This record gives sequence, C-alpha cells and structure tokens, in this order.
Amino acid sequence: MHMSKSSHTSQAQTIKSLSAIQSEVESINRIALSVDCVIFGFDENKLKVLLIRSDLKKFQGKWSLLGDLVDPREELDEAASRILKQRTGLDDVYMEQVKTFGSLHRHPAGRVVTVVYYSLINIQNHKLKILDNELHWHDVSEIEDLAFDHKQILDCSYEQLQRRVQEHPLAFSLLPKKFSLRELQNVYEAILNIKMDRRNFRKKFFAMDFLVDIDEMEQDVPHRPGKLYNFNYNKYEKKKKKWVGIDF
Amino acid sequence: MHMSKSSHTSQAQTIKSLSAIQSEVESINRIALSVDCVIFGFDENKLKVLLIRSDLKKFQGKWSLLGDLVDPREELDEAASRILKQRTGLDDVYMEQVKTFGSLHRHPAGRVVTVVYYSLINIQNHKLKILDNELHWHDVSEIEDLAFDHKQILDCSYEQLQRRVQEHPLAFSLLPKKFSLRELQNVYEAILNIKMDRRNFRKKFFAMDFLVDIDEMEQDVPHRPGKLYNFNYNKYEKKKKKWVGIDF
DNA sequence: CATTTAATGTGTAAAAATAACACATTATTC
DNA sequence: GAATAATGTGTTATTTTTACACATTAAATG
Repeated sequence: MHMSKSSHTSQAQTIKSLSAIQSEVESINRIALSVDCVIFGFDENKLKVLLIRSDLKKFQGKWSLLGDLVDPREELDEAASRILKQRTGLDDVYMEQVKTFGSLHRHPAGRVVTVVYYSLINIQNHKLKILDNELHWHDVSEIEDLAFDHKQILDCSYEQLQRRVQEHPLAFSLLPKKFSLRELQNVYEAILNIKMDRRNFRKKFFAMDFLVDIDEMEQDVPHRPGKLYNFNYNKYEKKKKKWVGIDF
Repeated sequence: MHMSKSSHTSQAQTIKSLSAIQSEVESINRIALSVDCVIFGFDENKLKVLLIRSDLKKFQGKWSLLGDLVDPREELDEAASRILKQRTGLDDVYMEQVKTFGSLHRHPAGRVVTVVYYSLINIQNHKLKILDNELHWHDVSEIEDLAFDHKQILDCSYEQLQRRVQEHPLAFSLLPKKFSLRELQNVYEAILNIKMDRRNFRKKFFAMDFLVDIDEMEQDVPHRPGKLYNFNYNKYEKKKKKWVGIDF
C-alpha cells in the first residue's frame, strides 16, 4: 500500500519518515478482521460442509461457518489453520484463500471484515474427532440459509471449488489415501453436480500418470471390488496451457 | 464468522447476547486494513500497470501500487473505486478482487492487511488526466522490484488476469469502444505473452456473436485500415461448461 | 453350490474443436 | 505507379471429446 490519505490531493509529495507513516496507521481507525473457514468433506457420495450452530442470539437456530478473529500478531493462513485444528484436530490440510468479505453490516457487532478460506478434508479420518454437539456436516446442496452472510460466502467458495477442481488435482484431498476410481469419480460428480461417463473418466485419469496402482482391492463392498489407487503428488506437474483456451 | 475465541475449548456453548459479542470485538486488537489497486492498461501493444513513487523513505526510489487505508465506514469495493477515481479520474471501471495479503511484516509501519483489486482501464481515454509526476505507466514485463510486497501482489494479480481473460470477455475493457480485430488480438497476445494465429483468432471471435460490425474503418494507420467493432455486452452470456474440462 | 446381483473393466468409432497454413486485396507512402 | 505493410479469407489435418455395450468378477442369496 502506498499511504496517500493525507497527500493524495497535493501534487507535490514529500518523502515521509517511517514514524510519520506509523502515526498515520495509528491514528486511523482499525478494523476487526476475522477468518472464516469453509470446510468441505465428502461422505455418502455427497459434498458436505462443516457448520456450527450460531452462538449469536440474533441468529439463534441458524448454522454458520467456523471462524474467529485474527490476532494482530498472527498470519492469516495461520489463523485459518488454527481454526481448522481447533475444530477438527487436523493439521496439514489442503487450504486456499477464497475472497474477503467486508460489507459494512455483515456482522451485527460492527464492522468485521472476514478473509475466507476453504479447505478439503477426508471425513473418514476425522469422524471420531468431531464429537462437538454444536458441529455438524451438512449436505452442501441442501443448505438454504446461514447466519450472517455465510450463505453467500459458501456459494462463492463452492463456485471456486468447482472451478479449481477442474484445473488442479484437489479432489484427492477429499478421499482416503487409497481410493477406487469409482470413488474418485463420485467426488467429481458430487462437486460438479453432473454425471460422467465411466470409461471416459478412467481414460482421462490413466492418461495423466499420477495414479498409482497399489495392487489392492476394495474390501467389504457388496459387489465386485474395484482396484485401489494412490495419488502420487510427485508425478504431478502443472501442464502448460498450449496457447489460449478462449472459451467464454 | 462464528465468534468462538472465548468458548472454543468448552463443549457446552451458551447463546451470547449481541452486546457480549460487541465487547469481544471491541476488546480484541483491530488491524489496519488497506486496499491496493493493480491498475492495468494497454498501450504500445504492451500490458502496462500504473505505479506511483513510494513515499516511504525505506523504499525511496522504488515504485509501488496505488493504495490507501480503508475507512471503517467504507465498503471494500468503494475504497478500491475511490483510489481509482482519485488517481485516474475514472468511475465505472472493470474491477475484481484478487486476494488479501496479510504477512506480519509486509509493511514497515506495523500490521497492515491489504485487500488487492485489479482493474482494467483504457489508457487512451485517460492519458491527459494522469499528469501527476509521481505516477507512471510501466511495462508489466519489465518490472523487477517494487516497494513492500507489491511485486508478489502484482505477479499474483497478473496471473489471475491471465486466467480470467481466457474465460471471460475482459479484454475489451482495455480497448476503446471501437477497436479493430488486430488490436483485440494484440491485447490477448500481450496479456498471455504468446503469438496467435490471426485466422483462427478471428474465426473464434466471430463464432461468438458479440462483436458488432459498426461499419467504420481505422483512421490514420500507415497501411490498409481494418474494420472497427464494438463489443456488445448484452449479447454476452456465460456458456455453461458441458461437463468437466478436467485438464490439470 | 448354482444363481442372481451389482458393480468393475475395457475399445472403437463418430463428432467437434483446434491447429496449421498461403494468397489476393487494399490504402498509404515514397 | 511501384513498393510497402497491413487486412481479410477457407480448407485440411490433427487432436480432443463424446457416445456407446458387453464380458468379468466377487459377494449375497436361496
């Protein structure tokens, strides 16, 4: 940022000392900053999001995203990780900043600007840990209304997920380390809300060569078991787009 | 945001009154919030960005993005518009939020979290207005170093522009209302830093039918003049992607 | 143990999109 | 009026995407 509040109308600028800037920063009203996490999971062939019962009277009965105020001595990413860790017990989760929401009246307690992250976790691993009564996994497709502007935030995050999952191998983060191709396809179908052709899907993924056949089969399925695979992140390298997919 | 700072360790949550939350917001240290604008333009067949000489001693001689602190009573988008208006005299410019940067030590004056926007303007229209000596249009490709973390911010914004311009008709915002197809192609080539085949390019844009032939020709060009077109935003509607372009 | 069930696993051909490529035309400049 | 420097245009080859059907396998059932 170029601090110009006091000088942007005068053509002749002076070089400021750091302390001058500092007092400028001090003197301006600061703003409460929060981080909200849109935590996506995948279960029962559906895309889920982890919500908490709102603790605000105004939104009693409504669900909300998981968030917290950012400590001034804390990185934004760290704040997001902290919230995730507190709620799910998980470190080391795929996470991406989505957008910052700052409408004047989005929070009844006053101006609170919130930086939104989404993260993708494998529900299977963590089912046991989420005992908190106030937390619940909701079907993304069935959410109609949330506290604050959280429905809007969820919609925005979901759209970003839909875009990103088509360009990057994120879907694996929603699955256990070992997964069948059918499970992988289910993830895509759930996120993108479409049906895909099984043969074309398999062809596509085998063509990229980062699926590792681990020579194991599904267990305890009531039908012919499928092969299990790992995703090998090492083999993954972003392809350069040829020229331009102008494709509005 | 779900305010949980004081309660996230206790399983039993209580519904809080608004005033309880308010005091929570009050009591927490707030953070200085700024908006930075990455203002792109197009001139001399090159993608340009508008920079200002840093007014910080620490960064003397370096250039920086245009930004300002956000007033607590001001919307984020409005802050971005305000900065743009102050510097370029322009309202009503294409603008998009990019990302929020909040590294602890990104600003020497203390913690300043900044929400970044990029905008696309048509330089031709505004050349006259930018008289400010401290402002200059730089070739994006030639920028090596900026004040603060602004190089990183610029890189991130530029990458977002490259992605977005392939999926949405943004490029028109960098051109005058009347433009030739060659100019349009030049914009794409500059942004994406590639050469394209003229015939295929034209084919692609005529296939989408939002180019309006206004039956005028270029003037004052030292060669055969090309036809001029308008872009018709009304005719533009985002195509639904068929299924999924899984294309990592 | 034979049958049913519900999935997995596999290849080819048609259609669509993309990429490569050359020459006649036009206004300007000299 | 000759040279210049660009515009404007169509076809073919290649690649990518889509559509589509049947044999196989393990588990469950009676």
